[in-house]
Amino acid sequence: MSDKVFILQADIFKALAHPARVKILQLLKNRERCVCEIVPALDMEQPSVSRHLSILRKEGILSCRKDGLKVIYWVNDPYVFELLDLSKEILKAHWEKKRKIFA
Amino acid sequence: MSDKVFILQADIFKALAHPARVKILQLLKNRERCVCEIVPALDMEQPSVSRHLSILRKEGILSCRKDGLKVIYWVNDPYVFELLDLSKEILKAHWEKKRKIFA
DNA sequence: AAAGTATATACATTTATAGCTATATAGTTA
DNA sequence: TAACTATATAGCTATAAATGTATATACTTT
Repeated sequence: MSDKVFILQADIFKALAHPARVKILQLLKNRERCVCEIVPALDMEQPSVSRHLSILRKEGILSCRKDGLKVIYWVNDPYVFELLDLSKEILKAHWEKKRKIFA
Repeated sequence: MSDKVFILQADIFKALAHPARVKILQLLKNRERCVCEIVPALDMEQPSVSRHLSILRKEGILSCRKDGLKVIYWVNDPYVFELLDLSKEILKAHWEKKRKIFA
């Protein structure tokens, strides 16, 4: 397989490699949301949230549209939620493994 | 959901967020391998490869054992391959989307 | 035990990320 | 059009990640 693919795959993982960005995606799981809803959910300043949104947008994971003064974001591709779910499964598997070691 | 979970999920994605580490996992898809097989496949110095292996090991994604002078690495949890496969699906979906725009 | 081999770690350097404050932009309302 | 609101960008600083060279460690062979 071409090394180019590894770079592109790594780019996707990079986009998800921050707790704030994971949380943003979680917030967008059931419905699109205005930035004004996302900012208060994330314990950081508005410009920082905006940067995280732009990272996810640049990677093609989110899209947005303007609605008056507000900007609405949503997840482009439901596959992303499968990535998030899988990462949780992996955590569970790790915990289970450790539990067995100490049991 | 607790923010702690987002941190742990992000940690997993961080571990995968480098082309060399994606490629290492790809190499370990079908069988365990000696470091001496992994190094020549990755266009970088042996100590750099060793660091990437240790990042994946620290995150619990890889395990290793010594076999004489050699060290054999393998993937702990097949879920990780599903993450890699999904990331490829996401790439395909992006390409397909762009293709349609220009069609 | 000395020399050799495979892998890991330490150190120094460079580059990339992330966060904050300040400011710009785009749209709205008075 | 002036003031206001929501969001994005710029500039700076601090922290983290990645890489290469040099060196240490662990094991093997002679």
